[in-house]
Amino acid sequence: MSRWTKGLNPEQRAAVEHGEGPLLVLAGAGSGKTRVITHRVANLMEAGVGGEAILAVTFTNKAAGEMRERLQRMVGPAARAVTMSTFHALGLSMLREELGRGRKGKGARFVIYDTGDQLACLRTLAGRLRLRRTYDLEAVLARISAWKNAFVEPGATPEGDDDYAQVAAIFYPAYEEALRALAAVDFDDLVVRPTRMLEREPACRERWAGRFRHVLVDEYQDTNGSQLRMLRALAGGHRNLCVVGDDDQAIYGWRGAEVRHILEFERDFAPCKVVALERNYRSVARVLELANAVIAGNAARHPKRLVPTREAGPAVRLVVLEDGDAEAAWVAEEIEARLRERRFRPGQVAVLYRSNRLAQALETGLRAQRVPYRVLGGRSFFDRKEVKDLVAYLRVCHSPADAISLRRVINFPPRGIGPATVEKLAAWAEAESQPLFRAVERAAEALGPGDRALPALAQFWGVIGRAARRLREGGDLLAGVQALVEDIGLHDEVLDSAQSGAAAERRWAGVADLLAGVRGYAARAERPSLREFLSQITLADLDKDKEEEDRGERVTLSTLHGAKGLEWACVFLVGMEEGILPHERILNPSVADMESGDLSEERRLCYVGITRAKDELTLTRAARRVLHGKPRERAPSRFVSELPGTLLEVVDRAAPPPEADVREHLRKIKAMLGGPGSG
DNA sequence: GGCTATGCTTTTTTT
DNA sequence: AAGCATAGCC
Repeated sequence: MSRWTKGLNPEQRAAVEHGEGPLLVLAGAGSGKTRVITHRVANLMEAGVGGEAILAVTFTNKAAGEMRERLQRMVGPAARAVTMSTFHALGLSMLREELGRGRKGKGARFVIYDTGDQLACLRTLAGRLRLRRTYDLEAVLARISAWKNAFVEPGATPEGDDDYAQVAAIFYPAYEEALRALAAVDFDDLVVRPTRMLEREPACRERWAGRFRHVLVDEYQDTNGSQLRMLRALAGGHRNLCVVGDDDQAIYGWRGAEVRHILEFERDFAPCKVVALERNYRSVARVLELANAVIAGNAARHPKRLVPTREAGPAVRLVVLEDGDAEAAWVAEEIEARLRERRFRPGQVAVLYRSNRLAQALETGLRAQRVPYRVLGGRSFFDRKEVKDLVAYLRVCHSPADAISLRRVINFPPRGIGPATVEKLAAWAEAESQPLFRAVERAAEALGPGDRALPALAQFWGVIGRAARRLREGGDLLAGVQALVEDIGLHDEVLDSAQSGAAAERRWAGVADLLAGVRGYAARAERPSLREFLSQITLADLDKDKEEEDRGERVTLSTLHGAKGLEWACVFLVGMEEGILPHERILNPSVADMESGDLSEERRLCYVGITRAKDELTLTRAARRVLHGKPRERAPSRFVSELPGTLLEVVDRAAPPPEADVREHLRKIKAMLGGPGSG
């Protein structure tokens, strides 16, 4: 028995000790999944497999980081040689390296478009295709993404689908062409394009498949079609592919993940060793009972139960509060009491919710109780306008061909270059078959020598030129960015454009955070470059540095998606209502939605939330909640109302609804006291 | 042609 | 509550 199999149960040990060939680990929640992966890697290394020959793929940077840390604790610095990465980050390095092989590595100069950039791109295309404003571009984008991940070429989209698919079929070729012209790749490209190269170019396949002698995949139930093909291309030769997952925790169907990948792995990679981990080491028995009961409501699944190894624990509570604010306030008070009584440290507590919008009220409640917290995930940071604007400047400096970013900043801060001028520039560029930035460069030619916008354009292009020079390889990245911020007068712009002092402060904090991110990156990176920084901020969390700092000192707020793979001693699962969990959009799918709602995925989401709790679990719901502006009576989530009463201890703290005239009276009093929210 | 204010809508989850 | 589109104003 090797040192890495001591203390494991027989199934875990079998998975860790398995040698060559396909391995499927069906790992129930809390069954020691990450442990199996890290121990397996350590065991392989002890058996003489070099760290550089091992690839471990996860879905989030958080998971990758956590895994690396655990491995480091086990094998020390040798862990650094192991590639631990997300599919997207792996695809990015493959793309950079492969495209960099071309003459002078020119092809490797590209930017990564996130969803917002993709939509901006579609919006400009809509104008050009004369399809303006008629279509839900997000729905179009969803179709295009699905096609890309299924390797459907732009000209070969299936006919006879719904209206949205027909519109998307028009957009798709134009979109792909646009990305090429913009020197941009989207998230899907990061997996699809390297996979295509692996499949088509034997030399490329040799380089990468030969490099990784063992491939391990976490959360396999969340792989989509292109990711599976990438794995096939990488591990199809030696077949040393170990996948770990749980069909009950498949929660990414909406972005193309297919549960059947894990259900069919045995057949896909036969002959294949299968190990099932059902013993749960995480949660007290009462939590597991609830989890088992909730997930049993799903028909299509590997029937299995989590087997408890711990004591019964306290009863799981379902607490009913009056409204959303009362719910948040009550949760915050409960948490504060637990911290005060030293029953938990902040880092052991989490509040989980279905959608990000529930976070605001909770933040308010926790602030009121002076409970330190962090909000996990939520792309919110990069969605902040001032951050996006600054990043767009940096992108234009790095790659002037990025016309989406160029359009974003050409008149920011406002300098008198309006839509009409931009369209003239675009028309000239189109006619001359030149990128948009050439039109800016040669504005006199594009607009005519007397145009009013010429000075502004010259000034703008001067700013970009200066910044680009400062930000070139080898320069001081932080100083360069600071000088750019200075040059565009971002500080004044943020101050002037904000409605209030507080808003200005918040906005400037966004810029400051980005600068801190640059500083952190420059300190961390071996060879800091603008290109690498831009890639990282699109793919990863900038808050990483901040998180490391105070690990364990803060209560976590997270969506259910963001919470997967994590655990806390004390968990609050809020918003247990029809319309929130399960989500409205699943119950009443709109025409733009690709497939009719998948209720089973919502149930799995609920299951994921429940199984995050180790010692104590509380579910809450509000009897009324303000949604779409108006307060509405809320029905309890079917996931709890259909359960036998023995599994939950129901606590009703909601007052009966006030009569309409009383409510009106209250509203008037509140208005007199200075409006709602002033309390 | 460009900017600003007002009125209007709008809400899933993430790489 | 915030973001977006439209309309009106400079």
